[in-house]
Amino acid sequence: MPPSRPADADTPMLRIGDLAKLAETTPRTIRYYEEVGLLPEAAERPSGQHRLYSRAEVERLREVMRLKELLGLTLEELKTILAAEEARAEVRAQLKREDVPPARRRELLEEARGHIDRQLELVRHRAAELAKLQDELSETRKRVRRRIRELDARSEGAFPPEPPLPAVIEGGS
Amino acid sequence: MPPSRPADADTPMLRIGDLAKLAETTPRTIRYYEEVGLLPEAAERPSGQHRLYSRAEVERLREVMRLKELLGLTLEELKTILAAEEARAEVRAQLKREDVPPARRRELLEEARGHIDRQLELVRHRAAELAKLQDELSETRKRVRRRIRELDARSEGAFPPEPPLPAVIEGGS
DNA sequence: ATTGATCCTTACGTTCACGTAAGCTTTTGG
DNA sequence: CCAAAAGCTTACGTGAACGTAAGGATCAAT
Repeated sequence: MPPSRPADADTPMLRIGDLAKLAETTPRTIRYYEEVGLLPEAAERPSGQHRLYSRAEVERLREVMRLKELLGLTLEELKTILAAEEARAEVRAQLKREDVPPARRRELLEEARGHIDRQLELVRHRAAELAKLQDELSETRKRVRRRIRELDARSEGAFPPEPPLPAVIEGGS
Repeated sequence: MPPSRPADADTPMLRIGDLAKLAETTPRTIRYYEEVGLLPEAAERPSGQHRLYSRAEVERLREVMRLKELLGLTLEELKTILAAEEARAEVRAQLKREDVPPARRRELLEEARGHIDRQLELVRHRAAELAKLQDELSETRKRVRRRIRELDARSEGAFPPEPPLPAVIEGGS
């Protein structure tokens, strides 16, 4: 049976071990992330009680780990990025309500755009560098393959494209 | 004046501090890399004597750090990659000599190709993931910008694209 | 020969990002 | 209701990648 109910919805809540497995990490890591402020302290929990998470937290956590991996950020750096994402979520929430004056509305959107732009810049930069590296490697690869083909051409189908056995072939020289 | 000469060429050799600055790192890091086997022990140095490096070492070191950063590798992982690059350098050296039989020649080239392919795979994978992330961000950015434009359109040129002042505009409601 | 500046080795210290263990409480399946 | 499983807190341990300090040796220029 599901551990508990969110008191209002009907999606079965997850315990820290479940969340860990679904996000491919460990409970310790989750607690640690909470400790350093990367994850919000699971709502309304009288210290000592078990943490409960919603399904959405799985995605959130995976996203956090993805950013960490891909961008090689420290948890501290991640925190600032996530703070920005939090802010964007705030904005989305605010914007859903109808009673926001258009001026304020615009302000919020501009802010969100700022956050995204900064993050995008970071990602673009990194992506570009990686692309460069990839190109360089591809170039080298091409050159090597060309040399292999040239070699094969000179010795007229003496050996197949398989990894050559130590067999000796009556060749040039 | 240059610290010393390589005994045969005339490019002024670098001391560890110079190398560090040129590669934007610290002497400690260089010594550490040497210690763990990432960098070769600077040639023929009676322990106690100063390390001397050639200009080429600058590029090599920068490349090492670039790989570390971009791929987020541990020094241990880097070591295997660098070992492969070493091997490729070996191959290049061997291939320069004329007296290598074509069979052996081909073997060497295939080996090099293998190394490159493995590295390329790694880089490609990473690059793809980053590209995905970038796309997602770009999408979000588009959506936000669209919402801003829509907002601007509705309130007929009431405010410019500058960050809006807290001035109130006679708007909807 | 002397003197700063830089370098050497050795060794202990540090930060990050968790792992691991202990002792206890909460939760859950039966 | 009760035991086993999972979780909680607290705290100490760990590996990677260096930083920093001590005490002495080297090096380039004077």
